[in-house]
Amino acid sequence: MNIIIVDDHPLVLHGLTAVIAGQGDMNLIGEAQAGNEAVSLITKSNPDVVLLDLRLKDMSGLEIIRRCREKDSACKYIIFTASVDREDFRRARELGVDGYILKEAFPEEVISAIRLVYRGRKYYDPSIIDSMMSKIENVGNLEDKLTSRELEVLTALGEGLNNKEIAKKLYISEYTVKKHVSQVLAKLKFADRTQAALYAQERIITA
Amino acid sequence: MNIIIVDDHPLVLHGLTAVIAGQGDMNLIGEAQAGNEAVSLITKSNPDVVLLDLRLKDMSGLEIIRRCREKDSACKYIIFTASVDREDFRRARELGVDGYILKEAFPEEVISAIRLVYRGRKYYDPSIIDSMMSKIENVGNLEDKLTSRELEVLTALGEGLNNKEIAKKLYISEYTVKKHVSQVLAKLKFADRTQAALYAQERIITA
DNA sequence: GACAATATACTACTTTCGTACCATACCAAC
DNA sequence: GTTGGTATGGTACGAAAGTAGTATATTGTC
Repeated sequence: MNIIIVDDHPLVLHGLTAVIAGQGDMNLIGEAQAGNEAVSLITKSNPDVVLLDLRLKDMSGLEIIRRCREKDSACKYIIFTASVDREDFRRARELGVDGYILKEAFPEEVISAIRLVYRGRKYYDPSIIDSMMSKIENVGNLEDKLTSRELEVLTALGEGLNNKEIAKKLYISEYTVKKHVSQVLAKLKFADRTQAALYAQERIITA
Repeated sequence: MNIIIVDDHPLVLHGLTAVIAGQGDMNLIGEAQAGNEAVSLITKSNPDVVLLDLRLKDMSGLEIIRRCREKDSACKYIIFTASVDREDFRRARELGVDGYILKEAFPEEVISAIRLVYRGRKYYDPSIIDSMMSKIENVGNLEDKLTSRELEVLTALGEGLNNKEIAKKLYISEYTVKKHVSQVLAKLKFADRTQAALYAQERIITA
């Protein structure tokens, strides 16, 4: 398994090198501290896995991936960054990166991630998920508080539908929808549909 | 590392047993197919890691954890289930489980997860994150489309605030808030604040 | 059968939201 | 110094949203 590391912090570079050196199945074939350097290194040396930081001096880590993908698509990319920013993570995922590890991770976590990704799986740091959830306080067991119809309405709210659209979807009048919405807001103590919708998006079954 | 498995599907039990048996550092010390059985097994035999299904015949996996925690709190728990249901995952995370793996995972993923959890880290199946995000289509780079003030307003929308509250928060009049909200909706092509709020919750920086 | 809970539909009313148009002030670019 | 973009505050108005109250049908329980 041939690995390349791209990071502009010498300390990080050093730490990763040491961790990877201890693994029998991993072979560090190159390092880069800047974007341009990284692109030419990756396209030349054909690595299996590349670990890269998001923010470099001349180019973002995602930009490096975009450029290298034009030439070789088999290589796996893992973002190794300090950013728990949701938007950063989203963009990386959208580009199809195979892993996303925070710099606060333990060495064994990095090693696990590299192995998993190399074998075609993905790995996202659990801390990211933690930071993405745990925002809205729990209201209790929904099924206990809401009737099944009210739950359907709440789900529709979470899809961003207005009353007319919900009425159409559930084959009932808009008046009835209003009634249900009022009930939901009262039971869960929300001020308006927007708060209910946000709650629903976090809590309700999507699949 | 002493491990216990709780699952009412014989096949799953069998598969996990085989996978764990191949690992030098893991020792399977017990299995259970029902909740009550599991609770007494766990409290007696003092395992390091317990893998359990969410749905059993007599008791939920989470209920097992609750009962066992009263006696021994050091043990680590990993949910091993077929459910990608958001609500299931949320409840498990809220109870503080250390891992959540889907049954479609590869053996090496399960092994990785057990090792990571044993060492005090967490592990959530990446597929869950995938299913939780990929819902709302991307609108483009927000920073490019919205002004900084509009971004602030959008963020506030994502917190479920109404116009009056946003005005107070940003020290501007409600009229100006309306103006910004209108602009945001127009630029991102949303029908109303609820859709914008849902988008914001998925996309915007929270920390 | 009586009773409670639910789902439905409607009226009436208030509040909030969203848009259109207007106006001022600031700042940076050309 | 004029032009364009942004932030601000305001008026006016129509469309949604939300609440309160009334009414009917259905369902399940005691």
